[in-house]
Amino acid sequence: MSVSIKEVAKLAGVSVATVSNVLNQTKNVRAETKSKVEIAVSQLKYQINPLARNFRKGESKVIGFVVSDLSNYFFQNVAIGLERSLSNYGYLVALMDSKESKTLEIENVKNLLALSVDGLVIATTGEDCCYLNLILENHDVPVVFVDRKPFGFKSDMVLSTNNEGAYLGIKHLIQKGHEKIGFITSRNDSTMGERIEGYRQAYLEAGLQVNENHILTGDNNVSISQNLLLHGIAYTQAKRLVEAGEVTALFAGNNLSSIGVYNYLREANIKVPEEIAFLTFDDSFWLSMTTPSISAIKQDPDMIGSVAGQLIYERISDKTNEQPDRILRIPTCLVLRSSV
Amino acid sequence: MSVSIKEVAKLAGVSVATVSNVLNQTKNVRAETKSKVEIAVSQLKYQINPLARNFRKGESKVIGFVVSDLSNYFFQNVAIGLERSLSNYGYLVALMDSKESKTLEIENVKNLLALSVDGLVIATTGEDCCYLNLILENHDVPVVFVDRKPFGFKSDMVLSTNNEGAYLGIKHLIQKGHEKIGFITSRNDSTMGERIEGYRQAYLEAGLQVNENHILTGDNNVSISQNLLLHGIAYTQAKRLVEAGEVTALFAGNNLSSIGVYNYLREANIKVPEEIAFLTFDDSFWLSMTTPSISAIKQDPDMIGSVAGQLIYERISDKTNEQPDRILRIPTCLVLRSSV
DNA sequence: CTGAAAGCGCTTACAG
DNA sequence: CTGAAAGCGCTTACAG
Repeated sequence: MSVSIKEVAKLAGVSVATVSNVLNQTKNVRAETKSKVEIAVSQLKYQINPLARNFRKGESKVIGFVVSDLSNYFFQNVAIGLERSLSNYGYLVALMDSKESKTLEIENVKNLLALSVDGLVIATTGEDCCYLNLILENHDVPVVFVDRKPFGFKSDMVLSTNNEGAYLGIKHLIQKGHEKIGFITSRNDSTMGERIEGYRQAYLEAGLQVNENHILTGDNNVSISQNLLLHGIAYTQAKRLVEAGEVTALFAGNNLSSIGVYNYLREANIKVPEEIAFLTFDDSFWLSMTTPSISAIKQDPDMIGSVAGQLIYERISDKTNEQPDRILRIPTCLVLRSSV
Repeated sequence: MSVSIKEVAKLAGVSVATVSNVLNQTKNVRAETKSKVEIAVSQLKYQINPLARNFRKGESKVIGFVVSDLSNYFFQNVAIGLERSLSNYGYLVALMDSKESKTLEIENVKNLLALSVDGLVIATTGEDCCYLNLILENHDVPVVFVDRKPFGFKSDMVLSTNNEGAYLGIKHLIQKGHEKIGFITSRNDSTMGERIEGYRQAYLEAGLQVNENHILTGDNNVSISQNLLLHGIAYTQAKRLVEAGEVTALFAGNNLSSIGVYNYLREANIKVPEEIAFLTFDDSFWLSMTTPSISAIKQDPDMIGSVAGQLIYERISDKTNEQPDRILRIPTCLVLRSSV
């Protein structure tokens, strides 16, 4: 239906090889020949057939982004950064939502491979990613992990400075006079491990003893953001800690937990920050619209996505690249509002 | 590097045509022959080369989703529904963010076409979509519009029941005794036109006279959700209306406006709903976390996305389908909280 | 600097 | 029911 390179060659009176060479600037072509080709191209309104080229070059120009939970705004912003960065290089990003299900995640990776993506960016649902070794065995497809650190599979990763961020937040709470700070999170993975490490460091530095009962992690049986029970496990944890009079401040380990904690504080009519101070990891616009507005450790998901895009592009462009796997950390910072 | 259909044919002792036929179930193959092929396939761990197949069949199995503003959670949820629906049919969805820029939108469509998508779902930045006629001239690529109604280009659309939703909300306000309701929106397009129409209908039905000064639309010079000035035009509009003592209730025409209106009410320390009642079009989880929680006309962006996926799939599967363009409406409903 | 030709891995009339 | 063969539209050694 559409015009092919052959017809361009015929009209221009040259070979298809020459047409291809001017189109792709793969070889030097005499100016005169070149212009003949260009005229033919524009006369015929020729457009290269990307399907044929992809086939020939063995690439699809699409990168798959497998997201643990697409209804979580954190990952949505990662997607935004990823798309912007990759579109610079002429790549499309195809989204796959795993809805916090490992089974679906594996399914998604398989489907992406079956449609032959050139690379994979994964925010994994669970940390065990052994399955990838088998699935990727016969595929030369680079992988970059974002936000969550996998085990059982080697690849580049882009993560937040979880440790430093939490350290910063806890340190601030301590400076405000808090010595009993509850750390509440709905997950229990290496990311949370890093944040808890930051908590410990701040305590250590201040010469305070960590009370292990103040660190409450979830069971990893997480529901997706969209279906979030507004109370959930973080709600219960906050309630327990506060009612027992155990703490003077609450630190939510991630954005989902912050919702549960906030809802408890609000429903229990607790004065924030007077009675209980509140700080959360992961910023969002709604934190400035609550009463009181909520202070947060701000991550940069957009940057995480765009850096992941660069990494995957590097790996694709330079397949011989034998450089070891990298872990890149994207800075976090403290955004102060009224809850601390 | 990987094994091809030829090698399978050789090992099975049949022709490549036969292998292809059992793989795709395109023809009846004798059971015995079939099993020979299947054994060879599994022995060689053969996997079809999707690039070759796509090339041969003239399809890419990817649908482009061009989003006016990917940082707006409304469209993120459309993307979720779209991905789920299309992945059922074996299609990938590639995201492109237009950041409310028409130029970027056109760029995105071109890039998508240059990478040869099989279909286009568009949430357009501006209503004038004439440019598509030219760009799509030589492409047999079906288009479905979501959320915003274009002009200058004919295609299927999936929209919310804007008129009915606004009608429902305004009617509720009127029942609560409000007769002077401000309609505030940061945009001025056909979607807002439909919502304003609902406003008028509710007034008409109640035998009330519409005061045109109470309907304040934006200049369409919208910034993206992410960069949202928390005050913005809706903030100013709300302030004007309330300070003039013009209204007893405020209706925000979309989610971006609701942020501006809410921020004004909060900063001005206005008691909601006692002094001013507040209702917004478009629901979100944060509306239940403010004080007071905010009532909303709930749309179903996920459904909009998934229906759009079905429509585009239909158009792709049945190219001869000469059925006229459809406008599908997804229902909205009233979610009551404390602000009315 | 240019061209003739092979070939990427499939699918699909066509013939038998 | 099966196979031989053409061909999709490119890119890329290779030869000149």
